[in-house]
Amino acid sequence: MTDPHPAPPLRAPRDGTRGVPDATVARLPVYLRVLTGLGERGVTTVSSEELALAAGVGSATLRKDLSHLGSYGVRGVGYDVGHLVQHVGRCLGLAEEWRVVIVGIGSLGHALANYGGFAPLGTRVVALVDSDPSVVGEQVAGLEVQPAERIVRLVSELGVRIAVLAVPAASAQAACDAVVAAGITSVLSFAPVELQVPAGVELRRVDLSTELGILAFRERRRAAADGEEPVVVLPETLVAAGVGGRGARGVHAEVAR
Amino acid sequence: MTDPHPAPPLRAPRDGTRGVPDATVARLPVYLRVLTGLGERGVTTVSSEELALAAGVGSATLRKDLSHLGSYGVRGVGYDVGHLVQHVGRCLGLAEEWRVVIVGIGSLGHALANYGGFAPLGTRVVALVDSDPSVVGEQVAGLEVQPAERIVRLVSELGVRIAVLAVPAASAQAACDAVVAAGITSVLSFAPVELQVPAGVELRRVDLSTELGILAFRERRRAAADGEEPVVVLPETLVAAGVGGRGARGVHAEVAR
DNA sequence: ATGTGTGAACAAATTCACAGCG
DNA sequence: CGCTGTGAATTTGTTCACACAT
Repeated sequence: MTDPHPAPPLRAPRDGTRGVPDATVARLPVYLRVLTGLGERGVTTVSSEELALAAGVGSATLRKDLSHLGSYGVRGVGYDVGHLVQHVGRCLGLAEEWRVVIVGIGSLGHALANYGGFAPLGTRVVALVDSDPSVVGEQVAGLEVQPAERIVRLVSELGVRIAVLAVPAASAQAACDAVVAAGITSVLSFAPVELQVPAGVELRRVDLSTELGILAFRERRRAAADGEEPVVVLPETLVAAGVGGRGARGVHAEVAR
Repeated sequence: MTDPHPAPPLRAPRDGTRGVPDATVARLPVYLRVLTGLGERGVTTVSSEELALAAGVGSATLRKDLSHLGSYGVRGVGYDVGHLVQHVGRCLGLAEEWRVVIVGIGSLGHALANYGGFAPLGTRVVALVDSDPSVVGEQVAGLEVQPAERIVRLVSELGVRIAVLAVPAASAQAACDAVVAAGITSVLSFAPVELQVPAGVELRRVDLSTELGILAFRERRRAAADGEEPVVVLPETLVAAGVGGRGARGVHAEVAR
C-alpha cells in the first residue's frame, strides 16, 4: 500500500484527501478553528510561524500538514486566511452537513445538546434519543427526546451518520451495538469503558477520567522529580479497588534491570 | 513531548516511571479500567492477548507498555490481575488523591460535577467555582459553588493541583490565566479554543467539535471511496464562516472515478 | 528579501519474531 | 509446551535546512 517514490510529477491527488496522515487529520480541526478566529478579527494573511504559534505546534509541522492538502500558500508572503479556511474546511467535509444523534439524555447528554460549538466544524445535532420512557418526550435544546428504537429511522430517513453516546458505562456497549445495528458508521463515546465495534465502524472515545489520569501521572512525575512529599490520602474507593500497595507508601519501588 | 532540547541529563524519578513513553502513559488508564473490570468479575489471570483485545490494542504493544513499568507477568501463564491493578495503579499515582476544581458551572460543569467516573483513577472533585455571582452559592453534587477568586485559597489550603475548565470559549483564556496564576499546574480544558500556557504547566484539551470533525473527515473519505453522493446542505453558519467554496454552491465536489 | 514547500535526517512508536523462563 | 519480555526491523511522525517561487 506504500508507494513511496513517484509522487511529485502528479498533480493534486484526486480530491486532495487521499494520503493524509492520521496525525495531520487530528490537527486540521485545530487549524481551522484558529483560522476562522483570525478571519473574524480581520486578519487576511498569516505566516506559518504565526499560525503554528497560535495552534500550538511547530511551524515545520504546520507547513508539512498543509502541504498534504496540496497547499495554497504564497512563497515569501504566507497564507491567505480566507482561502485557507475554505480549503481546510472543504477537506474536513464542511461543505456538507454531518448529522448527529445524541444517545442518552442524562446530565451529560443535556450539556452536549446545548453545547453550541459543533456547528463550526460541520456537524449538527438533529436528534436526541433515550431508552428511559420518563425522559422521552421531554424538550431539550429545541428537540424532542425520542425513544431509542427510533434510531433506525433517523439513519434511514434523516441520514444521520454519527452517534454520540452519553449513556452510563453499564449500558454503553448495548447502546453502541444498537446504533451500529441501525446503520451508524461513526461513534463518539463518552462512557468510561472500552467498546467493541465491528470493523468498518469508526470509534472515538472521550474519557474524562482517562484525561485526568494522564494529568495525574505527570503531576506525580513532577512531584517525584522535585523530591516533594505529596499528601497521601487513601480514599476508600481506591482501597476497595485494591490499589495502595503494602505500607501505604510504596516509595521503594523495585528498580528492575 | 514538550522538550525542545535534546534530552539533557534528565533527573529520573526513583520509581518505576522513568522514561515511560507518552503513548504508553496515555494507554495506562485504559488498561487499568479493563483490569479493574476483570477483577470485579472474578478473573484472576489474563494473557497479554486477552487483555490487549479488551483494551483495543495489539498484544505486542501491550506487553511493551507493561514492560516499561517493570512488568509483573509470569511466563507461560499471564498476568495476575490483582497484582497488575496495584502496579499500574501505583504508577498512575492512584495511591494519592489528586484534587480537582471545576471552573465554570454551566450545563457542562454540572454534568462533570455529577459524573462519578473520576474516582477510580485517583482524582476527586473537591471544589466548584464560577465567576457569575448568580451561580455562586448554589449547591451542585454536594458542593457549594464558590466565587472565582477563591481558587488561590483552594490551591494553597486544599492542595488542589488540577483545574477542569468548563467555561465558554470567550472566557477560557482568562480563566486559564487565573488558575495558573493561582498556582495550578495541570489544566484540562473543554473550551473550543487553543489556550496558551507558560512552560511547566500541563495542558490537555478535550474538544467535542474536534472529535466530531475527525469523524466527519473519515466519513467523508469513506463516502468518497464509495462514490457515494452525500446529502449537501449548507447551513448558514458555515457560509458565514466563509466555507463552502466560491459561488456558495460548490457542490460539484471533484468526485474521482 | 522573505517564507513556503519539500527532500533528507532524525525520533518515536509499532510490530515482528524469537529467546528464555516457568 | 505457552506466554512473557525484548532486541531488531518497520512504520509513522517530526524536525531540519535550503532551494525556489514571488
